[in-house]
Amino acid sequence: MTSSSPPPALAHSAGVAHAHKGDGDVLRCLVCDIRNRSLCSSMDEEGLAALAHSSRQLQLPPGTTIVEEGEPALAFFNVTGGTVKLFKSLPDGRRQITGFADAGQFLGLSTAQTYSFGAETVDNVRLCRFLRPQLETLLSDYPTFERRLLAAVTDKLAEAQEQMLLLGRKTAREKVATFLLDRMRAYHLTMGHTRQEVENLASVPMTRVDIADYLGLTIETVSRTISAFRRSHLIASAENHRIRILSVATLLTIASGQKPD
Amino acid sequence: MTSSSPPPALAHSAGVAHAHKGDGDVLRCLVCDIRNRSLCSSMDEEGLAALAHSSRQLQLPPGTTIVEEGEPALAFFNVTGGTVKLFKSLPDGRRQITGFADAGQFLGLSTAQTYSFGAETVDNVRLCRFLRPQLETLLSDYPTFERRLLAAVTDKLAEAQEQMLLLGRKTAREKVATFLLDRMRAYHLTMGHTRQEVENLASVPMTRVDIADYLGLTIETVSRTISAFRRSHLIASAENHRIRILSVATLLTIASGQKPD
DNA sequence: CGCATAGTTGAAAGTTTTCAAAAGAGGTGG
DNA sequence: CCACCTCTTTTGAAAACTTTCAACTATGCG
Repeated sequence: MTSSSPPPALAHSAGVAHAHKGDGDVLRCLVCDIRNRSLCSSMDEEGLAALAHSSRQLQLPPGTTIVEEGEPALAFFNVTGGTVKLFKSLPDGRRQITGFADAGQFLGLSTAQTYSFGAETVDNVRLCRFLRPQLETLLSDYPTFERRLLAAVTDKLAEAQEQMLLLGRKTAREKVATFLLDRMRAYHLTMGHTRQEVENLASVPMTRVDIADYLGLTIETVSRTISAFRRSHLIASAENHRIRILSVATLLTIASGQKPD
Repeated sequence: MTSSSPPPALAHSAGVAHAHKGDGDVLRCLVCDIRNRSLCSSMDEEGLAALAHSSRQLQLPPGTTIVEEGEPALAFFNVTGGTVKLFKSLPDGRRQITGFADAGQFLGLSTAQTYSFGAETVDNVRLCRFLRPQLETLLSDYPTFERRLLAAVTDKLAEAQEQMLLLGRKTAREKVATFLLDRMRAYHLTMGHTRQEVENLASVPMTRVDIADYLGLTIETVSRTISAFRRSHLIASAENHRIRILSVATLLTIASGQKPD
């Protein structure tokens, strides 16, 4: 709820306009440039064709609601481009962002009838949508795919535990340092190659509100902490919502709970 | 690290003494009283025999280390009795308990070579241990078991997200109220039948230190908050590390972020 | 060019933590 | 069976980190 445009309902409105029919191009998955970094890497050529048939590709603008808390859990998504935020809210509006899903990450898994979380695009997002029954079929037909999903969810759980440590036990300073390093890693991953120019850059497409809601802080504290890092020459601003990390080592020390200035 | 006895290394010492050979009694799983509430519910009779063959049953005293952060991830566990705490630590000793695994819950899943978390018994714990290769075999041989595990991990992830909301956005008061209600639900689940006498009782076998490390608070704040609830007659002490919840409705209101006293 | 939104900075307020000490609980041994 | 010791829990007061409230600056889009 931070973008200027009012969040459209779901893929039914904004997304479908750009949607490619699931059975339109069987090659879609075969030529997908991030498939090696996603669940789809578990598939052979036949499996990739099945994936293409089972899914629709959507292209969504910033601030679009993908999944609404409490709504029927009808679909599963694989992010192929951009960044999605996942969150949970309290009745009075307090919100916790539980994670950012960058390209190659999945979202929307649920054993309950309804989603227990919301999801919204941060920037321009491309994703593949699988309806529940189609996902179930894929899991049954392709054991390697199911095994890969199990591994992916297991990794997400480990990530969540790491975030719990951050939320429950780290100081504001430590939280922000951790966040910046995580964003640097995420950027390196989505860029694939760790090119010279990309090195030590962190992609931060989300607003201060989102960062605050992710770290369990207020926007003011986030802003102050980032300013302090900048003053200490630990980081510097870069073009296009990016931050250059000038001292990875120091930030690592801070993030892990040791004091250095 | 709350028990009086120094924590023994692992099953190798304390546990094995009480261990039952995996292939000792094929009936073990068949007669397990909590199997309907665990992963094992996905198994037919043949599968249950395979489970019994693949696992060892351990009986561990309070304060025993089950899994050590950073050690090779060699085994997977299913808790059949008692309560286990899972946690992550910072170098300076700060600790976050990421969850309590009661009877029927699993722990020890990892895609990495080493565990990214620690696990320790809270009280007397019974659990079934599966070595990695044996678990893999089970997953491959019994698709329903794998599907059930996927669902269980998915549920754990949803739980983790709920806990992130608590850690990042709830007040001390709201955190403790949520915790007490969760413990009441856990008690009802492990007791199976929601008998009259059991109603509104919460089982709290863990120390204040553990509660504090779970809620991202200090022991003093936890103690003060519980005392305040007691003074307000929202709760009352009961025998055997139990707490009687006198006003579930009020506690629910508080836990969900509304103000009531 | 100007309004609107996002981000920054300052000062006061507040919730939680830290420091300290007393009270309670559990276990051991005389 | 009670005394005693240790560990846990409770309670109080001061300190601290983060939040809240407020105002100002920067950035972006029509």
